[in-house]
Amino acid sequence: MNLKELSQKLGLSQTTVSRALNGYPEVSQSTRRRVEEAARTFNYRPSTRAKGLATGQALAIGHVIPVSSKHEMVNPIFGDFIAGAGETYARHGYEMMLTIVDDANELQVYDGLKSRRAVDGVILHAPRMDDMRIPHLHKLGLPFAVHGRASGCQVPYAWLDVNNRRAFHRATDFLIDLGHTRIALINGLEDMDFAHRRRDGYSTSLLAHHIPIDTSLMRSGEMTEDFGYQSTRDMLQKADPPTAVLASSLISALGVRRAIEERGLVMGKDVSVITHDDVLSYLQNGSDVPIFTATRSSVREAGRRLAEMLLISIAEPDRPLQNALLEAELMVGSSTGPAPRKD
Amino acid sequence: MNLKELSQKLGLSQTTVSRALNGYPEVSQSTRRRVEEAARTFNYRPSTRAKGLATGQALAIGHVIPVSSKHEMVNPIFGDFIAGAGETYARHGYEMMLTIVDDANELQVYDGLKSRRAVDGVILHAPRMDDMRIPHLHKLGLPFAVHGRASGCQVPYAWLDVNNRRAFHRATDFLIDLGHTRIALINGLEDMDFAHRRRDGYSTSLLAHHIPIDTSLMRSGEMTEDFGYQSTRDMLQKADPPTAVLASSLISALGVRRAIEERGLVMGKDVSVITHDDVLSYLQNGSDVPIFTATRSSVREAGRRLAEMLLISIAEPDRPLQNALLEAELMVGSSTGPAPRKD
DNA sequence: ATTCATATCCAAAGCGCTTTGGGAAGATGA
DNA sequence: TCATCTTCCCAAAGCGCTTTGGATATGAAT
Repeated sequence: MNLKELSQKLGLSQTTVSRALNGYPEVSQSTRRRVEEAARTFNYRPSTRAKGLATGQALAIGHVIPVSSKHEMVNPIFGDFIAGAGETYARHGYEMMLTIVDDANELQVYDGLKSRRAVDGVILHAPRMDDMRIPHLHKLGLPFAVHGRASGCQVPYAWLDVNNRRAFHRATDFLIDLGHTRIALINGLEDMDFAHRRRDGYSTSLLAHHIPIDTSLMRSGEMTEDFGYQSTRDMLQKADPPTAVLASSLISALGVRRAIEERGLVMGKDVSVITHDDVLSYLQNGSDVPIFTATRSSVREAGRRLAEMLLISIAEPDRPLQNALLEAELMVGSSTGPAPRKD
Repeated sequence: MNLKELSQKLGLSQTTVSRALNGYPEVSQSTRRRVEEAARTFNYRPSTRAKGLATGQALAIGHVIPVSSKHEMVNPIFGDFIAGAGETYARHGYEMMLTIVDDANELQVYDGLKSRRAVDGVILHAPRMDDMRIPHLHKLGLPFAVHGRASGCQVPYAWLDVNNRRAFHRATDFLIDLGHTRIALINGLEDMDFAHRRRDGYSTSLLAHHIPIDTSLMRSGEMTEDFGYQSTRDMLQKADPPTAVLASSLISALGVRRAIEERGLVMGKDVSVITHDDVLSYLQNGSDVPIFTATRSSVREAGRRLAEMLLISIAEPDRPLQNALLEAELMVGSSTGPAPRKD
């Protein structure tokens, strides 16, 4: 069923039917109702492609998911972020177009999306420091919004980020207040912008409390369970092991816990753990009482809001670029406690 | 840059340029090269929408991701599956269109995709038993392929599935051979088809070895870490606790391990654990030696292959529907060992 | 020299929609 | 009663591509 057939069935012109369905005023109430009714019974929906061609819009937003060529790794927060963004798109009649790409040729993908006019804008995931993608998209003239930020990036851009620095600053403060001085940081990959900010928050807190920074207590890598486990195991074997661990993701925190317990230690007593928690749907931090003390910020909510921001900037291109800094809440669970006595 | 402009620049008709770029024979080698060259320098790529409108194809595949309305849960295997499917699409010049939807109104989404002519076909995720979506899509006439199967479904359909029944049958056999008789099953949600098949494999093995089936050793729910933990903790508190646990996902297996260790028991000695492992990129089962003994089947590979199958059935509609049954490999890790003596 | 394939190219129609620029009633006011 | 607005509708152009149905030239075959 297409517009032509529908309008013939109604004995109206395509113009009128189109206008009736799109809420234009040049149609009487009675015919509008008649058209809407017919559209429903014949299950008519305008072809997205034809509509897009006629209006010059794609009514679609692109998400380009980089898969690290080294590790073949898909970011686990991705599913929940997408779920949030998808809600927003559905509400506004947009489609979501996904591209999976080896991070080596991500830039070409953007060129392709632009030149094929496949999307009205894109969401940028997992920004690195000085991310080249941002100036590239800027130059391309394709509207975009970034989930996170890229330090050192000169051009302006719309973004939404968690206040990673403050979150990790507070978490470190919290551990120091509990008497910990040997605090390990198990971070994400070094070139990710968020990892850099988290480390910054951590170091700043240590320095403010005159605690020397020990680089042997800092690790960074892909945030897998095994990475958390290996890193913690190594550090616990040291002569002067950490009494607290700050982890960048719940998944690696699970590995941290494993290493602690394997050594016969008790988490929250012998070793305290704080993790960042993205509130992923399949990885809840305990059911009622949180297991891990955590800095918490929902990535799904981030998806909802960032998508909203992008749609606004597409609808009103002259509006100044928006950004949002979400504060993570510090939820105290049972994985933290006072630093053990040194005897 | 569009076709019209490009052909003017070349002093050729749109027809010729289009044909040159699409590999039709009615173009001389020399002009074809000239056209290709120009297309490259002017960065011309045909508009997907216009092309789709002209050819009647969408050049896009839909993935409808149901989000359980109760649990707001996004299936964690989804990211890796998509990554696999995306590779295939990229190779064939297709786009991937994602829709996130509350599982209550999933059927309408398919109607919408069809009537808006937004996709050429869809991939069906997470089939339930007697899944209504399959006859619905069949009636709609929208090509589709199912990741998994739906027992009791009458209409024919293309699918790719892991041999869940055999995998869990073998895993149970393996445990029984080690001397275990009290074997728990921590399964996925009851109405998921795969959960049913896994339970079937498990029960069949027990029965074949004349081991009575104890329903108090069987749990099913969303496969979270916490679910694995809670279930195992409960069962270990029983008078006659299990000496082995079969888990449906690596995530819940992590919870199983936590419950075991919390009780001061040793996994692989006091309690054996086997899990199914979807080989998710962010949840590797150990780095060199697998931690968990596992039935293993890559969900990313499944994505690649199922996408391939769908594209074929779209390209050749008359071909009989394909299906593929992947065998999971049983990888022995350190989480299994002989059943402890009863003294 | 004439005929007929063959190799190259082109004009124009059509895909399903939106939107511009009217046009024909009916309502309104003088 | 007549001119003037509104109100409501329509024909046709255009979005950027593919594809049909020729047209023209070239060379081989007669």
